[in-house]
Parts: sequence; C-alpha cells; structure tokens
Amino acid sequence: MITPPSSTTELLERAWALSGLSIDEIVTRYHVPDHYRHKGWVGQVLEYVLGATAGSSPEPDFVELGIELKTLPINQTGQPQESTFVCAISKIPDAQWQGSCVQRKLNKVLWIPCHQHQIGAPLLWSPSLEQENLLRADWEELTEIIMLGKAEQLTAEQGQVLQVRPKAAHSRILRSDINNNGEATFIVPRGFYLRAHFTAQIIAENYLVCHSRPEH
DNA sequence: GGATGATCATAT
DNA sequence: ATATGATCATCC
Repeated sequence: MITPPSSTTELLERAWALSGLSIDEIVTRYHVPDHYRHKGWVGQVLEYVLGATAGSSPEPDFVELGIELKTLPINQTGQPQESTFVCAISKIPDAQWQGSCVQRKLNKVLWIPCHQHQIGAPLLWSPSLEQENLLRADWEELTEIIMLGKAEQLTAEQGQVLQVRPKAAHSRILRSDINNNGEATFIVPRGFYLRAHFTAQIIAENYLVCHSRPEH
C-alpha cells in the first residue's frame, strides 16, 4: 500500500518519476502486487503506484485533491488509440451539469499517456472554457434524452465530444429503468465516454507531437 | 482503419 | 448489483 499524495505537487512529482519507464519496470521497482494482465491493467498499476484512494467509488481518484487519473493509450504519432471512459450513468441522472459525475471527473484530470506500455510525461489538465462548453452542451443533450426515458434510443453517434455507449460485463446484463411511457423496462447499463478526437486535441495542445507521418 | 457496441477483470 | 480500470471485436 502506498500512501496517498498529500498535495498536487507531490502527485505530480510521483507521476514525473514514472515517465520514461515501462509498466514492467514500474511493477518491479514499486513491488506492485501480482495480478492478471487484463484490459484495465495499466491504469490500475498507476493508481496503485501513485496512491489513489477512490477505489471503486464514483469519485475522482485522488478525492482530497479532486484529481482524476486517466491513462491514455497513444500511438507513435501521439494520437489516442481509443475513446476514454468517464463514468457510468446511474439510474437517476444528474440534474445539472455543475456537480454532475462527468463535470466532477473532468474538472481536473492527470493524463498519463502510454505507448506500448511505456509511460509518458504527465499532464495536469482542466477543460478550457471552450472545451467545457462543448462537454456541457453534449452532456445536456444526452442527459435530456435519458431523463425523457429514451435512454434505449441513445447511440454512440450522438454527441460531438462526449458519447454514450454500453458499459457492462456483457450485453445480456440488464438494469431496471423507466421508459418514455412511464413503464418499467430493462436496459443495458451505459456510460459516458470522451471521443478520441477530443483527447487528441488535449495532447496536441500540450505536447510536442508529430503531426505528420514520420519519415523512414 | 476507425468507430460502435460488446466484453474482461477487480473491488465493495 | 454497480462502481472502478479500460480494451476487444466486429461492422461499416
């Protein structure tokens, strides 16, 4: 068990100490307990090593600092490989953008890029006014659909930077819900995700990256 | 080749 | 059951 960082500065120092290392080196140096190398493995190793405290509660990873940790898989030109999961959508949607799960998680994020299991330089980020406006507009549009009982009609194609996709162990998992006729139904649990082009913009604005294909 | 929908592992 | 960590696999 590694103690939580007492300040943002300490968290950043710890994160910088990881940059340039491979995930295997980190596991060895920090004596990370053995576990299966599954999909979320890299993120959970970094949580452990940096002393994250939130566990599986719906809070930012570093609760006292209000900072969410996100590993960001990137390719050799610095482009994110995937969308980024933000949070699950609970049965009762958040009423307002301010204070919503998405707003609190994205208010302050420690991005740690990762390429082929090599850890990159950390970035402590908060959305710009423009970015927050985009996020809020999408969130309000998507949340309104959910509040109208039309969650089942949501597809991943809606939303400019934020999207809603299934988030469950598998597609046969169902959760009780109320449809737009006020009737009890069951739907696949869903979550909010950031589109890859949104995180790509964050990387492009904050890192010196290759914008064209590298020469051979 | 990229995005959408599906899925895997763990913690409480 | 539902939150966390995400990536996988299929379709267009």
